Amino acid sequence: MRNMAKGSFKVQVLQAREGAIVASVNRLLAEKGYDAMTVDEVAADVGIAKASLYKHFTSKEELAAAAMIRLLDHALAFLATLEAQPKATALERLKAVARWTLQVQLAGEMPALPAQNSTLRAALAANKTYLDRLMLVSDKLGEWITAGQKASQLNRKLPPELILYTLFARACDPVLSLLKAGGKYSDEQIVDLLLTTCFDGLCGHAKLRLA
Amino acid sequence: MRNMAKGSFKVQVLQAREGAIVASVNRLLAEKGYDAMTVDEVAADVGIAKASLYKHFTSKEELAAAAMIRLLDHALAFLATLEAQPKATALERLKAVARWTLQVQLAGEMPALPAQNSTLRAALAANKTYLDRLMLVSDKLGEWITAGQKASQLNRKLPPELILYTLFARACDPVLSLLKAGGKYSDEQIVDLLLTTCFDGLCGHAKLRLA
DNA sequence: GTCTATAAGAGGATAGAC
DNA sequence: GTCTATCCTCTTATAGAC
Repeated sequence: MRNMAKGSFKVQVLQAREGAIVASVNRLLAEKGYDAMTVDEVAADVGIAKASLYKHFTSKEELAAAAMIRLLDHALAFLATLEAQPKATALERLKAVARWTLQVQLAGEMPALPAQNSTLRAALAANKTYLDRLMLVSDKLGEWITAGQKASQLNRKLPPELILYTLFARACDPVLSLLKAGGKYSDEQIVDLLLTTCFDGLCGHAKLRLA
Repeated sequence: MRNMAKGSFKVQVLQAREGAIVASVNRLLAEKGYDAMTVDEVAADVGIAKASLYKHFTSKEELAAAAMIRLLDHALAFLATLEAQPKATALERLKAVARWTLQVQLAGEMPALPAQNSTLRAALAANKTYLDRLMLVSDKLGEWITAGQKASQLNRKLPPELILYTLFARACDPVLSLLKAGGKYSDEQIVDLLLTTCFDGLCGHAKLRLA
């Protein structure tokens, strides 16, 4: 019956080190993207040898998967806080999720994975922990989406998957970085502008925060 | 006065070969993305030796830039056909542009460049031909955007750059490939759905083509 | 300008001592 | 499990003959 409960001190040290590794990976993925991130950089950033990294994670793909799991866990924690507010409507919750996603991106903490890398996609598709977290997030958002459509807060003619994908896509919206690079708007304004275009469209007569 | 007019037969052959190269690059960029595309593949696809490629284009970055210029030229040609229709409103033209962009993507002909590759960005920023074409497209779209806002066809509260960027972003919309992978909708339905979410938002009460 | 052959280097992954 | 040192593959780019 070894390592009962939370495990020995030694185990906790190891888990803390893994947490530091994943945090570094997350930051580097947000900064440079998956392809430009090298395992050497990760090791240097954490302050350990590359060979030691490979004792914790067996490949670069697994490092990326760990970062994604970390992100999804943070998302799940945020979804839980939203669900704890019984007065909020489905639409308000979905907008809050989109806002959170954009803020993570603005903070430089959104890991960027290439959509076309097939080996990476295969590794993620084979990672049960990742798939599990992804399904938890998708299911919760799916509930709110159908609720929002029933209440006519969301366009009832749109397939729910489309709405789900559109919300997920806010995590890699290139418009955010372009507006940010322009330097004309504050972070809060950028978030409001993108939320407006997402939920009300380019034609919509939404009032933003001004009017 | 050598090479007058369109040049000799020899020059035309060379230009045709360069066209074939750029077409291959465009297809490979659309299929695998910039990082996964190798110069060896391009050479094999065109059917010439890699060293010959480097006689036409001095680097992989220049290959990508040539593909982008080709794309922008196609876009400019399409914009010209739109401008030849005097009855069309600004909004109709912008929707037609967005539709064209999505159709290029669906046809597997949209080159995919990583937003974060700094050396590639530098090469593009130093390419005057590319910048010239990009500015021509941006200026024309900018005209229509401001016209659409004056006519209240577009939300007047949105900064014009935001609208421009949002239209550009349709060229790499991940929602399209997700819907396509789902297999539940025809290409035309996918285009209509994405146009609706883009211009009318997730909340909008647009009728799509059904109602 | 086209080819074959190769340089030059980056980067993922591992061997083996401790 | 951590380290140093190394392997090995892939990829960009070029040399030099024709």
